[in-house]
Amino acid sequence: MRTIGQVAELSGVKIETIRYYEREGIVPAADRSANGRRLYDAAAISRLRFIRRCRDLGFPISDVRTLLDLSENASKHCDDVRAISERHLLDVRERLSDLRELEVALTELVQACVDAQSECPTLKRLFAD
Amino acid sequence: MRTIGQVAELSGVKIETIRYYEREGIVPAADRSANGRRLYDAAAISRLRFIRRCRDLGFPISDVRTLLDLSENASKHCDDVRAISERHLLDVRERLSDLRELEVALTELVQACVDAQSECPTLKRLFAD
DNA sequence: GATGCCACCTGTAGCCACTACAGGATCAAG
DNA sequence: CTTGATCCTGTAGTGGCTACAGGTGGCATC
Repeated sequence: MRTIGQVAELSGVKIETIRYYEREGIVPAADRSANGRRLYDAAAISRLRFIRRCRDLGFPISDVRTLLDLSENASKHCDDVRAISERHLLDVRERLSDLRELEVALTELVQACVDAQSECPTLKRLFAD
Repeated sequence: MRTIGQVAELSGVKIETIRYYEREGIVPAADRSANGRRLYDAAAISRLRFIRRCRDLGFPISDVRTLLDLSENASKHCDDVRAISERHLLDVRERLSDLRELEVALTELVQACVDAQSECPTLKRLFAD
């Protein structure tokens, strides 16, 4: 059994975040030592690492909850997992395309400024009717 | 002079958001009619439209404040505007590259699930040591 | 035994940029 | 005169943490 500090190290989830996950019921409450400190077993550490990976992949916490539920389940409904991942992937692709448009617009704006002779074209354009 | 509802329509900034901007001092307090309702002139509408465009381009409010200050200034420091835009553009490109990596990882994950025969490979992978 | 330091504890507030009420006042049209 | 749209203020909620205040417990050192 590990302390919260060790678990933070091992899972890559910060101490405060681990306590936050417990408070929010995203992970079950940890066991406690005689003096009230949290203690974690291997399964708890795996769970936190799983959450960190999901978060790194941009899954919202609500999805993480569902994925954790599915993973508890013996049958591990692969279809459900895939559906969640696919929906998230679509979301990521949408954000990508938004961001690409943004990049084009900003690049253009900055370029206009570089070429500027007189009044700042960026401000001018942003203020246009 | 227009009412807040008309201005929301014209500028594309929602009524609540306009009030929020005023509360936060992002825009100056609007004039008021005899019965206490906000009234806006053309300049106020331009300012709100400017803010909306900046926000659409992903500039944080702190940048918008600075850009508004610069635009008030007669000399309209083009260099400063460009510097802010360039920094923001770098930020956008960084997010783009993060998101692209994410897309690759997610696509791979989902594909593994499609090809799966037995245990859900997505869950398996996310739970791996 | 005192001191210092570290890791841990709880509880609360702050972050960003809104958004969503609740509860009330006033306006314009029929 | 009534209806419904629009406006007002003030406060709380969103997501997902992060930071801080103020305290406890345990161990090593002097």
